[in-house]
Amino acid sequence: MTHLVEVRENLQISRILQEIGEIHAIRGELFRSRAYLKAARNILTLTENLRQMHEEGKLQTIPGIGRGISEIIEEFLASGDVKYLKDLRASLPPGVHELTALEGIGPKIAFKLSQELGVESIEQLETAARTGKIQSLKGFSSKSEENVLKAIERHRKTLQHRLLLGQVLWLIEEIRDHLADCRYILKVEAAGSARRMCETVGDLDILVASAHPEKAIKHFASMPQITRILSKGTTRSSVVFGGSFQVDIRVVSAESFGAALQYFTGSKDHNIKLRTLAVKQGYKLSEYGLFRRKDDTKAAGETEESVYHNLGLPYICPELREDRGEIEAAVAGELPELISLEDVQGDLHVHSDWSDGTATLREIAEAALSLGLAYVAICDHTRSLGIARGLDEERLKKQTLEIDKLNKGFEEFRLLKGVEANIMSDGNLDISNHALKELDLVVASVHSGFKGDEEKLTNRILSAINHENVSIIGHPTGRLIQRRQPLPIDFDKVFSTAAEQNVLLEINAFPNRLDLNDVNSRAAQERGVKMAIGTDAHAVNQLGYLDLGVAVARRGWITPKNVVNTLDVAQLVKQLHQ
DNA sequence: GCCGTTTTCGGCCCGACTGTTTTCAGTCG
Repeated sequence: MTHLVEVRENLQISRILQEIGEIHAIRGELFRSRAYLKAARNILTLTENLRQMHEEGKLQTIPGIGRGISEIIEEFLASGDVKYLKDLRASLPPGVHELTALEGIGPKIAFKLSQELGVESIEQLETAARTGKIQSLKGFSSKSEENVLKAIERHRKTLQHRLLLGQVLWLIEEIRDHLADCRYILKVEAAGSARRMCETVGDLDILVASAHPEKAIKHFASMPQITRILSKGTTRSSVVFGGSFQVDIRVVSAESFGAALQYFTGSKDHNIKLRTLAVKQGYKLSEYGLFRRKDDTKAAGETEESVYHNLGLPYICPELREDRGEIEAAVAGELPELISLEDVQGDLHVHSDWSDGTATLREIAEAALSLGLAYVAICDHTRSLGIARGLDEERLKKQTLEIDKLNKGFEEFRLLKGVEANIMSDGNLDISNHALKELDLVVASVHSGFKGDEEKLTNRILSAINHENVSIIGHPTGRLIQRRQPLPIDFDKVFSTAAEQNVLLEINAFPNRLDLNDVNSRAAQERGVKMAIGTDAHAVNQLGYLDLGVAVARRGWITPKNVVNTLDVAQLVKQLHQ
């Protein structure tokens, strides 16, 4: 059994539990449904594989997995099939499950459409709506028909239109700039998955404090980038930017801003757990505030801090709010001290115009200085990446001389001499050891040959880790968000070898990489692996991606001491040559 | 179906919006 198959098994099992949960929701078994959906989500964030955990008898140590669900997992692992799911599927009329994927269509309506119109798929529903069959049903109108068609249209679009976090952060800045001009708006914060710094964002929630909600909404809706207004009420509005990306704005009073921000930031699972905790303490928590149940008086709400503190908790930062143990850690006073952008002294992966970057070495240094960085590692591609004008030994030597010369002109800044060497399919690097020995650091990355099996790909990474001159493994899984799946590598072996060899794993901060991701970097830290953040910038304005790398690290519970970018240049060079 | 410093049984977050509801059910986040 290869690791690749096992990783796929985790995904398959998660999907099975997801489907069981969705069917239970349709059947009205809401609590049971939630239990399955939660187990499905938790499995998605595992770095261990379920088959191995099953063999070690550890399935029920996963939160949300008890006797019933572990039996389903075991059945799947043994037979590749789950009879319970088959029976559940058969218990629903065909198409009902599919229809509930549409916005505004839940179980009740899906059943009705299925029973009375015989609709068995989204396509058939579209036909029924277009031919006026839906409005003939009792309780439906032409308005319902329009809404169904809109929901179908949006369903087809949203399958592809999640934006990368980096793109969303720029959009938030544009919106902030625009809202800053409105004197009725007191505060603006992006909430939702964008505030939690999730790697992609499906729609953006903007929260505004104002005593004049209608004026605030009117001002927002006047943004020229808005291509469609979906709804515009007195305290909220939904609009579309650039033809496909939905932004919701909500206006609340300044007194409730903190509670509303807490609520709209989520995640859903975090909020449910927090509200349950509130109930146990005799409170009721909603987007309006924290209220004492006995007399309905308000205990907190103006700030998020006040909400957490009144529940006896330290402030939990948005990046941690995924119900991955943060509330339990907060209760125990064991929240990690997270790395922040201020801790980061330099960027450990930047390309110049010596390969496929656009900026000169001097331009990079000047841009980094203006960002307050103390060092930047120049890591251009090596020769096998012909398309990127990769360096050979001779040009690399020339580049290092140039860097030495430039460094003499800086007092509190240094360009580090590095390279991003290519890990070839046999695990060797495409540049000689004697050239690498002269450098401050060597990033080694896979750029081709993604198709191999797990054993071969893992061995490729392992031989790079074991290479005498390699300091950092660049974008370790090679994934491109929404474009290319991660390499099927055996993290267990990669983590233990990296820790043993003192080789760093990169948190690549380029917006469509974010690799290692949050879950993997957390697992790496637990295994004693240290990490390096690199923007992989190919232009000076991309040095700003450092904040995305920090965001991944924070979501991964990473502390400053496990990221070498927090070291000053002298400590860093020493660490790299250990 | 899961889970436990109220509980191994009996809970499981909370409120807004939408439509055609004339006092509320369904859906959503």
